[in-house]
Amino acid sequence: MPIVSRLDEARQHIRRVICDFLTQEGHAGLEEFVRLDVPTEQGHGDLTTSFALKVASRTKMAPRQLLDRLIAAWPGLESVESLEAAGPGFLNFTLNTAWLAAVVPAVLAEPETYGNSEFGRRKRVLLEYVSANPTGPMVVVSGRAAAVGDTLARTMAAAGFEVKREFYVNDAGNQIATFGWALALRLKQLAGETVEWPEKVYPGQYVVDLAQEYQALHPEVDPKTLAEDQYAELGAWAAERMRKSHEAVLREFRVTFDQWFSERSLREAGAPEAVVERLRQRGSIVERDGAQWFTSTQYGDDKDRVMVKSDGSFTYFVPDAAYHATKFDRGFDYVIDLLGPDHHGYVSRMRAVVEALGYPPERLEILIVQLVRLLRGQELVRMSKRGGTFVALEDLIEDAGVDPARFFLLERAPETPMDFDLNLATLKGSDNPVYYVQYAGARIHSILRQWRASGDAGVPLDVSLLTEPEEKDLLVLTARFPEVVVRVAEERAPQHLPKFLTELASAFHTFYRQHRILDAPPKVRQARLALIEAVLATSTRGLDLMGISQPEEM
RNA sequence: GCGCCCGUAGCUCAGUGGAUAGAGCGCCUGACUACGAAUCAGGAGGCCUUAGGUUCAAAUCCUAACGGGCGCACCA
Repeated sequence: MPIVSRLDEARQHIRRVICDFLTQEGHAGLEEFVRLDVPTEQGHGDLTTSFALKVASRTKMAPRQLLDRLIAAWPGLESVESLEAAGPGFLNFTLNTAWLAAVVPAVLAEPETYGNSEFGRRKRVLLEYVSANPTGPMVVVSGRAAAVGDTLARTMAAAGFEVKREFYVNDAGNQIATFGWALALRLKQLAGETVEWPEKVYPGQYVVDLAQEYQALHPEVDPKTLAEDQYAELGAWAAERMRKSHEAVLREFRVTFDQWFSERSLREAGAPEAVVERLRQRGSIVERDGAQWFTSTQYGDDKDRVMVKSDGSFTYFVPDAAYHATKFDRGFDYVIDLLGPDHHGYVSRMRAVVEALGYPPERLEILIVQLVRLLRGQELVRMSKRGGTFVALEDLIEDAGVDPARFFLLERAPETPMDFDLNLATLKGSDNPVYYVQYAGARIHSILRQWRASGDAGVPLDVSLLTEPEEKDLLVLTARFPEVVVRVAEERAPQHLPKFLTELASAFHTFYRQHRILDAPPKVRQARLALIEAVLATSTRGLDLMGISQPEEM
């Protein structure tokens, strides 16, 4: 793996020394046990390893004894100031602060791209997320998938992957006809007709708005004459209208896509027929009870799945299968789907069809983004598009603001179900940690502004003057950022970003309270200004990966 | 009944097989005549749901209970 950060560089120096030592001691082949971790606690150095404990059973040597030999033979490294055995067999390293401080000029050389790496080796990734049905407004739950998907896309791109983002639009099939039906009924109501409302037709108020819009655009259409054979066409109009509104709301939420992939376009191109035919040729289709079944149980699914119903129409699964076939045909190395928990029953059949079509199933990665449960006080707010009750993402953005909403949604691991109270206190109030992070940045902006206004020409930069413990904490964190980016990308775990940024902001606030910057002697001032500028660049970049702004004043 | 996710501080949640399990909020005590107090320093608060197992070492891995959520259609 290529070196991604200054901290990682130290890690690899140390690792090489330890591996060489083990080889000299006659214990070659234990490299996999030599891992350098960032300790969870203060007082355990800057990097720590427990390799001595892990290899004890193979080397037949007590961990502490092995470490004593290693320390005696330690060659000295520029990056390492000191090392110490501790506990039952840990080895803790304190890094050389001056060596670490080289991260500052490195960040300042390219502040906009700090954190980027070639970890992903330009592998091509297709991320599909949100893909909400265009039969109603975007709800809060989709906002979570949007925030997670967008942040993964940004972060994976920073980590050196070639990322494409797609939203799959279910703009065909029964639900669109049903949607058209709802629109027709609303049009009839607007025309003064009394209509009976069937249970399965979307009752939401937004359909009335659509009806009024439609009426204005098409005054020539007489609602009273609308009949069932026109529902599909009405539905298509309404679905495209909703899709555009999804696009607008998501753009406001700072979420964009490279492509809005239309199910209808797949159907028009005959892709569903083609995919069924391909499965048939591979012997994965059988006829039973007048329907055509995909024998997905051969590929680990719990039951076979109907592809072509006995009335000759496709199940919704067929276009989805065809869509996934296009993903692989387009040559992506990784195909990642973010799905809601209501689709988890769908994972094994999707995997099955990918395998049955002859694609490597391990390249399909399905992440389940869990629910956001909305509470009003103690009471659970039930959300149902069909039932007509929901909270729109639009309202959330308006009430809370994009920055607080995104930070909140990204703080939790995607697979953790989360609750939040609709009074939004924790979301938009000043206790939202997003302000803590942004405030640190605003403070730095303020200091830099004052320095620039002072007209001070400055002195040559010497970062070796950064020797205070609070300065070192900032250096270590700044040096670590690129591997945080890698970790988020690799584990598909966006929550590490807000966690890291909170830690960085905390370290800055502590430093700021403890030490003077502008009032320090010129050389120290110069070094500290460079340090905080690097911290600001790091924090701003981290927020940017989360789609969150860094205000210069607040 | 079967499957997936989750049970960690009062609340919302982090936690990479490692050391004394962390953060934010809330609660208590302190700190601005100094670059922004949306801040800082400190404190209280834990049987990591339970019971077994693997391991030198388990919140983490395995098994089984229990509790919560969500799925389980020739619906999408």
